Amino acid sequence: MAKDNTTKYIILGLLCHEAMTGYDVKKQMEQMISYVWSDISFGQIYPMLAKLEEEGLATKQVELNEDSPTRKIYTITDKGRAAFQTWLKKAAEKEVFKHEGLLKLFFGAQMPLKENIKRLQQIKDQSAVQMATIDEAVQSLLSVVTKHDDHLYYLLMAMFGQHFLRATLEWSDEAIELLENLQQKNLS
Amino acid sequence: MAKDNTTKYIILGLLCHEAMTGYDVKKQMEQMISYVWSDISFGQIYPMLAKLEEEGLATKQVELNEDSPTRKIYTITDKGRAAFQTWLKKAAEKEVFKHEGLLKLFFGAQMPLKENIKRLQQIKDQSAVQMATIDEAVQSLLSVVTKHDDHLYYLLMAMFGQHFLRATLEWSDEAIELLENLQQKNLS
DNA sequence: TGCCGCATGTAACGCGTTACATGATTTG
DNA sequence: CAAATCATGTAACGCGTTACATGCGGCA
Repeated sequence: MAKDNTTKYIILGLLCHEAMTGYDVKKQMEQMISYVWSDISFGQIYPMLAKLEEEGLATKQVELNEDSPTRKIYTITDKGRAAFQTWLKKAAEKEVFKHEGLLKLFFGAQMPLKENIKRLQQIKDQSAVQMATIDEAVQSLLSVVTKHDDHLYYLLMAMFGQHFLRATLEWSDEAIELLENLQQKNLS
Repeated sequence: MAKDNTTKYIILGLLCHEAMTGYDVKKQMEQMISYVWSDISFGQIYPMLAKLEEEGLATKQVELNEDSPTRKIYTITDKGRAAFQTWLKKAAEKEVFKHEGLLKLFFGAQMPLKENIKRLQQIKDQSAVQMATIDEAVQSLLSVVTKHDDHLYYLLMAMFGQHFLRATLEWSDEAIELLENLQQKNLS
């Protein structure tokens, strides 16, 4: 297995579409990829861009501006595209899921029932907020996709986000009900 | 926020329930916690147990066996319980989701449609297999929970897994349909 | 005036995996 | 006979975050 270095391929993948700065990479990730791959930080992005240049997978153009900050725009090379393609064709392996809220709930036997219900409510509320945002994104993407489908896969990711959040909402409802029934029993 | 060291608290949380070895910790995690927190490796567990002892959060008993391997059983101390409680009460923050299969699909515009459908099919099949396992777990837990509810929160985690897998299955169906329609259009 | 967005980066640290090393017993 | 399970650990490495450091322009 060894080094996959997913960060590297995410950046290359974004650069395939258009040349951009490290700052842009971050924004694009947050907007489109965060549904299926948690954000990466600047502390990863900037060193990786430098490394890509070093390895000949991307080239850098420095744009000096008087008013706005200097932008360093990275463009993917043929070698970079080839490396990305190689990665893309390989079978996927890595899958990580870590949810601290749910984890704490797992240890719920050591907390008052009331606290667990509160925690579930928080998870539910948070998911509802995220859902609203994602619904908007999906709506606007749907109208765009019918015209030209370059955003199709972006739409697919947002749809995954929707399904995931819906699942979380439904589960938290069930869980809250279950715990509330238990609370009734304990009181009686 | 600095050091949360979730691994530490997962181990302490398990030790709260009963004394166990590093090997046991791993098994318990795989069985019950992996739905909401990806597995941690022995390379994390053993050094952490040593650290817990050093910090006075757990004590170690060495069990020498003639036939079976030596077991080092760790028992949580009062100090350990206190540390765990402090962590448990705090609000949750960390949330990580990384799915390489979905990520590669995001870059699907750079792959033949057929390959993307195949990848989706793989995700779907894999989820179906996992679903079967989880369904069994939920069934057996349901029968146990009605008698005594120490496994209630374990059941809740498994139920979360069910919801998540169901969402993935539904999404992949939709996505496959969407891509297959596109394929028809391209051919005509 | 203070915060947000744009824009770049580094250094220290902590988190986590993988590979290595060992060896008995049980199950297919 | 081979593989899995039980059982322990270490060392090297890579992944990733956080805090720090800098600075302008626009908006409330």
